[in-house]
Amino acid sequence: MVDRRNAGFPVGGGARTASRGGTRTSGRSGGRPTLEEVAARAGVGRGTVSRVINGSPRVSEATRAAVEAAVAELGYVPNRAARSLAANRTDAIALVVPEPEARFFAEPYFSDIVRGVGAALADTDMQLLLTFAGSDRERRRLADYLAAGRVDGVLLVSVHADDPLPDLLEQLGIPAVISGRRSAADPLAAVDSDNTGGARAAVAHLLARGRRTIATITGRLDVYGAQCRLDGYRDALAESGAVVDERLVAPADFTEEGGSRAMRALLDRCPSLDAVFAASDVMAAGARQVLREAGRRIPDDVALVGFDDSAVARHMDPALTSVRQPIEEMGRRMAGLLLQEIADRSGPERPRIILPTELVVRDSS
Amino acid sequence: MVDRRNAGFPVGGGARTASRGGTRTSGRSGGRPTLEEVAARAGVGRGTVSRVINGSPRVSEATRAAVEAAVAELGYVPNRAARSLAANRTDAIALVVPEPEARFFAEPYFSDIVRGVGAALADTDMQLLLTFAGSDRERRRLADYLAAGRVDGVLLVSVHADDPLPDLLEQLGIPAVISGRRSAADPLAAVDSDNTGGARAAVAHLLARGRRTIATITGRLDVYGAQCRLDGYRDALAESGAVVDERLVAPADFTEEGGSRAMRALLDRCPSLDAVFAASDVMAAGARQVLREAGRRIPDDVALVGFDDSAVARHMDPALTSVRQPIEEMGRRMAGLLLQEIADRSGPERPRIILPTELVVRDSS
DNA sequence: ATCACGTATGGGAGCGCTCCCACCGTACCT
DNA sequence: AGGTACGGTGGGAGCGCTCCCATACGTGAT
Repeated sequence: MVDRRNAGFPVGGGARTASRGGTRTSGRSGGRPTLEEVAARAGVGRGTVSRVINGSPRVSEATRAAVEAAVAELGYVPNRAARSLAANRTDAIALVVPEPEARFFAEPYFSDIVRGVGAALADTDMQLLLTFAGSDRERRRLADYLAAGRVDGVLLVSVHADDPLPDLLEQLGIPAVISGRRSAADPLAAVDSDNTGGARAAVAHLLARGRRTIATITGRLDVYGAQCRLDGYRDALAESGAVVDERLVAPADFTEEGGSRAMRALLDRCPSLDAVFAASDVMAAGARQVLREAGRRIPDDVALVGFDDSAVARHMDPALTSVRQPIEEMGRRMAGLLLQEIADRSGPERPRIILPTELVVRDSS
Repeated sequence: MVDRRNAGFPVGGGARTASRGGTRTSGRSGGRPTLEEVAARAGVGRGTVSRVINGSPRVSEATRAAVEAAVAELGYVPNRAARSLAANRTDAIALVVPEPEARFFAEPYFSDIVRGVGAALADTDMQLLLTFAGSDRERRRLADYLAAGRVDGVLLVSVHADDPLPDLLEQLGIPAVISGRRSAADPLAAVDSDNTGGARAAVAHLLARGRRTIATITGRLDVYGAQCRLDGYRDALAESGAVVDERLVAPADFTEEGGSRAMRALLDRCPSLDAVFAASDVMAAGARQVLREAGRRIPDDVALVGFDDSAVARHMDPALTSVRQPIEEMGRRMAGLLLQEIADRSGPERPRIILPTELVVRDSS
């Protein structure tokens, strides 16, 4: 339903901008060409041009060619505002980041998502709006914004368990796709990576390397993904026949500082641990620092595995073994799902996509 | 077509629910309220409501109050598309980043700019579109995009000397504000930091510390800012009555590697130097490396000062004295200038704002 | 030839706003 | 009193599209 692209039109040459300060009453022919002008040029009606532009099949080949020629000659580009107004849609979707701006820029996760989404939208006429909803004030604005119908759909990432946004979206009937669900039962379409499987693979790897006392540093457990990673850790241990010692589980919050704190607690409670699975690379970095200070060598004394396979992992010394999530792909899939849902807002069918993760083994384990 | 990443900053209004899937032929009252409905409710004409919404002064207090009440009761929010169409504007501006996406997310410079711009736009109805123009393909798209009049104005950052974008903008007559001009003679409104003053302060500081043989490593001199920093270096020396020994000036290119090379040349030509002012932190990092290898202690043997006050500076060992630029403030001012220029595209007046820099003294000097 | 049907096409009727012009009343002049 | 101004107001005329209903023109069946 989104439209097709036309070839670029020369900028330096003919393109004159809409009369800087000219009166609206001033004659035609000044500004950008309109549908009507294309129609006249092609010798057809307005409706037909519209059909061609929007890729309707009910146009004869000859007519289509004539229109396309006229479009190219005139350098016609549809007027977004007019289209939105007439069609009652905005051709824009929002990527909602329920975090303060600072974190958005700090975490590579978001930039990968943006890249993926951007790729999926690249040859679409859809605009991507980035909205931060870190503070209460921002969230209130966002709610108004959504209610005002300023976007055709919403992409939601990194949602906390107590976040009412998904419900609001559902209630407003705005198409939405979520990544990082609050639970397995979220009402929205979702794209996730296989957190459980990734964590299981990481821990299995540690076991295979002969580690016996494997601790874990978890993310905020009100984040579904963090919970899954913890489940994966438990699963792997259970599968190996080991009993999980709860003292080996240290909750943290996905920050480096939190990782350090958790590591200190772990070292305190179980000085004999010989491996740590951190639920994020950033937390692993915090843990590494503490291990260093405690004189533990990595990986000789303690093996360390992270999650995310971010730049942090590659640049750590020693390079960090980590679970890679196909984040860019997730962004792409989210956008695809959303586009589809916008085009056809039919049933209450809520697709769930789970993308596989991959363990990237490096020097730290 | 062009990728438009956008940071949207929604504006508040009363929240009202959207009607999903109502036929356009279906009766009124279903969807969001329109201007007309507000007018009816307030017992005034459409024009008057429009005037109130847009803050026109030619409305009586009583009428304004009545309209505002109606707006609140109905939860009216103007329809963006309709407004754009009628007013022939888009209420969107683009922040053009002539870099690949990756660099955008990597450099704190950009996030600070975005934060500043966002702040300035926060209680405006203006949307911020982020566009990357790293590749040739992207730039061509951008040109089409701009020519198609999809934004009311453009914010341009980090422009290279041979970049034709400013000229294109000027030619298209699109309001634009640039930061990091190509030269003092750029056609556009500009916001810059006081590169000259910052450099002068850095060198004066070195002089005050008793350093006598102060060298400098410059950035690419085809970048206006780099030239300014060199001027500042010269000024400070001249003010102190010293004669600038041209052998103490080593040109580089803003890279770490370039900084190293320049430092080597400097050491070679003037082994007796006791201080170095590098025109960027990154180059200072390169210089530091070479000084280390040459057995010079910092700051005991050679004092080192950088420029940018980036993370590099804070994390260097020893922590680098550097010149801080008020980047967020620059973003804010850029947005302000652009808004102003869009509102009143009158004269060819091109304001230039130069923001003060600040020397942050740390251990390296 | 006549009818029925399907396909391609033209163009009217808006979408919800801004602009602008005509108009009203009142205040202030002569 | 009549004239002139001007602040305040209502509403027509679009902005450039999409929708959808007519219409025109096939085609094959009757």
